[in-house]
Amino acid sequence: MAGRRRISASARVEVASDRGVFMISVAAELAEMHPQTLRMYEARGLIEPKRSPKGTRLYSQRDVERLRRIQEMTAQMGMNLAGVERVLELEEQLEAMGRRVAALQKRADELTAEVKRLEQLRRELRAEIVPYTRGGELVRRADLQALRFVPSAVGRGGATG
Amino acid sequence: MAGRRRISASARVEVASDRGVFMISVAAELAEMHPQTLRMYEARGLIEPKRSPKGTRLYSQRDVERLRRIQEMTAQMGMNLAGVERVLELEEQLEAMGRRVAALQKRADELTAEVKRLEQLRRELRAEIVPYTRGGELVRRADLQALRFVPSAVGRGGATG
DNA sequence: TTGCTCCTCACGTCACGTGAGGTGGC
DNA sequence: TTGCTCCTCACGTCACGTGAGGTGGC
Repeated sequence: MAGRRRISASARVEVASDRGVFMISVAAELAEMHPQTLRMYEARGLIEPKRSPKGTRLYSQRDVERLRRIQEMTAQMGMNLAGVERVLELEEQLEAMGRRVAALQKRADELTAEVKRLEQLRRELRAEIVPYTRGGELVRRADLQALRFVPSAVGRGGATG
Repeated sequence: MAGRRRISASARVEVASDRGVFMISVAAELAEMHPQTLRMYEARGLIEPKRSPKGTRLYSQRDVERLRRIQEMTAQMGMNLAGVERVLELEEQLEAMGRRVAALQKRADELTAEVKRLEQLRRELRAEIVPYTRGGELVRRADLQALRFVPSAVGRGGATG
């Protein structure tokens, strides 16, 4: 949305989504429900609005969204409240699982990249020691020590480091 | 279970879990439901038993299990059929997600092991080339080729491969 | 005073389960 | 014939939504 801070006809107030701000008549209208229905849902534990010091129910943005979801399940899908309760539970579990899948996927991707990097490093190292293996035999550490390699000998054969 | 093939009082018949074997009266008894209720569930699309050539419903093991799950949701949890339908859907999704999490977890474990293996290999390779770097300078590929290494020279210095 | 809030009680509606009633084939 | 199957129709119950009725504070 544009102009969140602009003073104009469309200026908006920023409110934390879990702060109780709507009294029951407003929340009911926003959720397209009867106020009495909201009281009933609360009695059944489906929703828990905050209360003002005087005891008036105060519904948050999040509460209203939940109410709309419940409204959808009851009015359009024809579910009863026992079902709504269970479905909300399962949907939460699904969301949590989704987050876990995303995290695992990310970790797998990172590990795959690391494997590729290490394999590339290894190829490069192997390229370095190719001349020794090409002669037909591997030269072991003990043999190399036994050689007592003299730097001046290199110069005789060709280029020097 | 013991003695699956033994001929005894507890001998059992092996049946594919999705093969229709129970007529409605038996399925209803197994699921603790009224036969008419089973017909109703079928009309609503909650369950689809096979049919015999004569048109008699034949419920599978899996069908009966599903019926028991439905029975649990309606009788004990008080859900209506719209809710049951949705919950069964969500539970299937959750199971699929669970399998996916398990697969990803396995892959991540395998990749972790591979990374460890490659890192170990690298450490070993590095140990191999220590004698050369110890001398104070690295020997480059071009220099090694220039050496024109003679195998017999190794024997003179010490152990031979 | 008006219009909101709070609450409890009660009624109408609708979904669901089950029984009745009538048919047909081992 | 008995007991199952198939089907449709109808009724009882119960959950849910909503309205009524009475209270209290801006």
